[in-house]
Amino acid sequence: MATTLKDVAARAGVSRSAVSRTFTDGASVSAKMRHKVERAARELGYRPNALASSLTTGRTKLIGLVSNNFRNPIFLEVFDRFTRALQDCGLRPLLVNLTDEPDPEQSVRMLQQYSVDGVVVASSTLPPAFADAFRDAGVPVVHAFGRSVGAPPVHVVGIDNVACGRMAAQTLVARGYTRVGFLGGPESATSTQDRLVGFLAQLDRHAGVIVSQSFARAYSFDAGRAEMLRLLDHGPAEAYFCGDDVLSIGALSAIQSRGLSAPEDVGIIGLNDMEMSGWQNIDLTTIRQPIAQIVTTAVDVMQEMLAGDDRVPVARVFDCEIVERGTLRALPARVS
Amino acid sequence: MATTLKDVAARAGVSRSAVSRTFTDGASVSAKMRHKVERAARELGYRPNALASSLTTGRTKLIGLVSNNFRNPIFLEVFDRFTRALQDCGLRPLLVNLTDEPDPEQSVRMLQQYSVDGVVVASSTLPPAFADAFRDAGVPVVHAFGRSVGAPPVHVVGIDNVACGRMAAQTLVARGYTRVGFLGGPESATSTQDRLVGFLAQLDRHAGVIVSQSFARAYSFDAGRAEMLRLLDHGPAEAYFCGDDVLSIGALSAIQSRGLSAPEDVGIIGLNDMEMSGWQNIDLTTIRQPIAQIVTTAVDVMQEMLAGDDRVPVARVFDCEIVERGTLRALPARVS
DNA sequence: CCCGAATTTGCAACCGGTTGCACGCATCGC
DNA sequence: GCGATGCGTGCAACCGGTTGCAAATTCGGG
Repeated sequence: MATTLKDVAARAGVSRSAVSRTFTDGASVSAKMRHKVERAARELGYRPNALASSLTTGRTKLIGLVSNNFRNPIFLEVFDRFTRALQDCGLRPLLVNLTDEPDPEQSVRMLQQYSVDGVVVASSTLPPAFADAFRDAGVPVVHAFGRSVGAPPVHVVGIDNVACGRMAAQTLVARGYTRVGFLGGPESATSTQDRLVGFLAQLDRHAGVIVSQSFARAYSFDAGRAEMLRLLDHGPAEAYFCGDDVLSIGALSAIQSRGLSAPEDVGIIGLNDMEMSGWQNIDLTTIRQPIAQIVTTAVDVMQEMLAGDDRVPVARVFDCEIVERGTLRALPARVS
Repeated sequence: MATTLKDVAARAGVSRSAVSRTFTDGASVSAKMRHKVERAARELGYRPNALASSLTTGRTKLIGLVSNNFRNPIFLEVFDRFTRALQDCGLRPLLVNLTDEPDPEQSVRMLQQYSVDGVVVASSTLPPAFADAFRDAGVPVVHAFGRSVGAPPVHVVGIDNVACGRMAAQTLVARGYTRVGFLGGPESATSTQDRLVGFLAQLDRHAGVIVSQSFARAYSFDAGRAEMLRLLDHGPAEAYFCGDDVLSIGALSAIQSRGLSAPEDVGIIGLNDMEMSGWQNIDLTTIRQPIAQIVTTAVDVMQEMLAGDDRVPVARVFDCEIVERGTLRALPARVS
């Protein structure tokens, strides 16, 4: 059995409160007392039980890290960054995998049982109902990669997907494509919807451009490949804006296996700029999403909320940028 | 503030113990009492506080999921499977990112503070000292992807890396390669060491084969690419057994960027068979590691340990198999 | 050296549950 | 009708800490 506060108190010949106080900063303890206690604690290898103290303090420093995206390689980076950022400020991520979990209540219940101090939702495909359910349960929530509308129901940190859609459209138009397509992720994802809106809105300004749209059933290689194979059989567009990089890579695979190539036969632009998009054998032109900034900001926001700062939820939006690689034709030379 | 046991007891007009008992199975409660309590609990939206009960029961159902591998895409699948398997048996993964954490004591302390019921170490590169430290602290440990020796210090679930090395060697020899190389992961990783041992041992039986070895500084695309670029400048072998798939893909990228190709100029065989190794634009010949089996077995072992079954640690070893794709030359036609 | 203020310390109650024990009550056999 | 049996329930102590309060100690100033 682990040594407890009582053991240390007995050994040091002081009261339990004295021991408790030496381990909670901000409490008044004399130097002599502190030394006695620390020595006893050291000798016994005492570690305060964080869970027991949470009972009275009401803080566990446990943060639910909730996602349904365990297929998209970009999320390994997301988890890496989140776990480290949380650890760096003394918080502990309780990982919750919501794949195949349709019921928000279920997870709210679970996280409440463990009295998490807050919840970080990391997903662009999880229905907003989940984040809302956590908020309704009175738990501080930050939704990373969520929909950034004017007055969001919970704090959101992410990108402006509508703007990304516009950026993609603009990029394609600038390269002279006149028959373009939107190959989105799941139609139910807010990210998909917003990107499509932006994409169409921007193209609306260019009369001559013909646009089509379709959706993959998931953000995955297989889904992207399957959808692109289908498109290739039915008179494909000249270039596609794909929902994300992994979808794009699936699409590229489909293109290659039909004996075609990008950008010669079909152009592709993705979104995310995951590490492997830069790999030589992929070399995907894409829109870079500033993952690192989003994660650190999300953790900052969470810390502020934990500090009791409960202002009205706000969307923090970061800019994306085009990463030019080899799957779109070059910009036409500028005629001065 | 959340509703507590006391609130429910008051509402139902019964004692606190009665409420507690209706929520712990195996306790004797009359049907009438149970109904009264359940109704009150429902009306108040009561959820027992798992952390408070852990104080007396000594079980938190929290499992430390410890890894230092947040760069290798295969680990996203590992985390996906682990989180789901743990969730399915009522356990909660507390994710610990050990990247850049050299001190086992540090993490032991942290996990002890949260009184985790057990620890799953998921890594083939983490020094065994970590798993040992958890065991020494009296915490049940399972090391997934660890070194499978005869009498391991902790329960291990994984593959026989020596056998994999032999399998790789055999595969290369059978295809007629006579100058082969080992392009390992970090030399300090037990997996690297064991694979090399098996690789060399098997090649020892084939007199004519010349073998070289080198190591990448990490299991990463960049490290694989850098190391292969170096090798290509110094008279490369005909084929390489790479430490893992992501390293292999880096190596393939290096080969391509030198204007060469696999398997024509250099053969590559990897290890893991991660999803993207099967993607058309990669098409890597590799050795498949049965991730799903390893994970479910690791969780089973953990459950047994939690049930109090503390037999002597044993290594559970699963077989690997060759996945033939396009980065090794074909087997010579069999002359009958 | 004495008094009041400031600082330390211990007591005891509490956080939200669990559980050993004893008591009350209904049931059973005779 | 009686005692033996057993189930269901509440009391109270406990898990490992924290914290308000008051007593005890230290300190400074006159």
